[in-house]
Amino acid sequence: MNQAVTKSSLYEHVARIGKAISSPKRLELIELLAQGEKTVELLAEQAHIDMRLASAHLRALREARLVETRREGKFIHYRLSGPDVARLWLNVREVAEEHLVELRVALERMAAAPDALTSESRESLLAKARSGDVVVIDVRPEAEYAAGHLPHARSMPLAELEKRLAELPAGKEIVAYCRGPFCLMSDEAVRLLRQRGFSAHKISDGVTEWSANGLPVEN
Amino acid sequence: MNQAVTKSSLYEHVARIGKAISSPKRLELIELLAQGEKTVELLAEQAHIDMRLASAHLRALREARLVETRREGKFIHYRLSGPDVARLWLNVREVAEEHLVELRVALERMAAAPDALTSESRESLLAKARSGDVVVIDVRPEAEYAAGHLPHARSMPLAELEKRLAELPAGKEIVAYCRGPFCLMSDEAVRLLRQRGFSAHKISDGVTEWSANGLPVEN
DNA sequence: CGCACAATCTAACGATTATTGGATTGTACG
DNA sequence: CGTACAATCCAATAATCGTTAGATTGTGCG
Repeated sequence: MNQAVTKSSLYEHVARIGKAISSPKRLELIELLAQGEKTVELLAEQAHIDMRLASAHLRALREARLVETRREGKFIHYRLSGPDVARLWLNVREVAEEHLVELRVALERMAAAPDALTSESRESLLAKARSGDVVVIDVRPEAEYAAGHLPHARSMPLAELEKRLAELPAGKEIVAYCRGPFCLMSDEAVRLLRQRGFSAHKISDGVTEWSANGLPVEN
Repeated sequence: MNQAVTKSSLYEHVARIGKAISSPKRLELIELLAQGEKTVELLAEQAHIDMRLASAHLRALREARLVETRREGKFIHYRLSGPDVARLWLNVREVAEEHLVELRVALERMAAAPDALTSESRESLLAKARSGDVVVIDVRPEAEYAAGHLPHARSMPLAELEKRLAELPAGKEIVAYCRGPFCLMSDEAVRLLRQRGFSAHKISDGVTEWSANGLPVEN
């Protein structure tokens, strides 16, 4: 019996990770943290939840060792405890997309169909971005761009996009990206750009997806 | 607000997968199913739980679309709904091993230190197995061997090992494997073999780990 | 048909979890 | 020192989950 008890304790430890990612809010927090270190306040705002609730969920994530903290004056900055945590989030999301029809349906209803990104098309996008053939814009908040972004991308936060349209070349194809397939900021950006006569489309990749597919990230 | 509601539904769907893997028993069932299709009865026995409890957990897994069923007479055979499910289990376990010290400690106390398997040592083990330089034995139940096993491995279930010692060459190095790092059957086998004068050691890889590292599997 | 048996379903409980509101801690700053 | 504010802590509630036991379904077989 002693062996059975300790053996099951192995699974119990792994289940701690499972429990941590069993809540939609915590998954959203993980995705936000995959964009870079953030304070509790900012996380609460971006996830549209109360700061105390955010704190409680972050506590759960910290107890599962998925996140770490750093104090800076009055603020406590949270970050993922490693790149493997972001890849786990990706992995769970991919399994969900593969097996849960409801998720695929919900995604189709909410977001415009993005450019499918195979590894070759990622490479070719990278080449076109390098040569200036297309303009890649990162529509996330500037802090997230600073924490890491696609090569040759320029920061153009959704909130400022309308005011800064003049900075974009009129003739060229514009490619927008944000936090990933669940993030609607790139959709919003493309909608606005097309309205103003630009030729624009989005890709579903965020920095995490891009990097998990072996492509380089700048910062 | 409508958008916020539907957006959070995306995370809710992913969280269904998280919930499914948030229970130690369900993780154990997934690992067992990663060895091949099994009936509820067999799963209950191998996980040391009541059949009704196993059925309840399998229901949860089925509702998360992680497993599928097939009826054959009185028996219902469960199987993982794809190889990505086994890789998810691996991924979660790896994250847990990386970040939870308690898990590493528990593992060290229960299991003998296995041969560390880098990709090169996997390749070299494969070569030595092919040339007959070592004898690789699969100590899992025979049905699991039949569902898929390491190349050039021979089936030698732990339960029969003692009776069948004569089949093993006395001089050669014997390498034992079972279901993976959480499985203690290979430890047991190595202990017995050494007691009887064989030169034996184990590897931590099971078929899932082997295959996830890009190496071929036979059946 | 009726028995045997794999598997599921239903009901119930105790334990855990998500969420909320209020109180508290810790740091910066005047 | 005392105020401001980020963040956590501390109950308390409702909801969900794990587990057990008993009843039921579905299939094969004599």
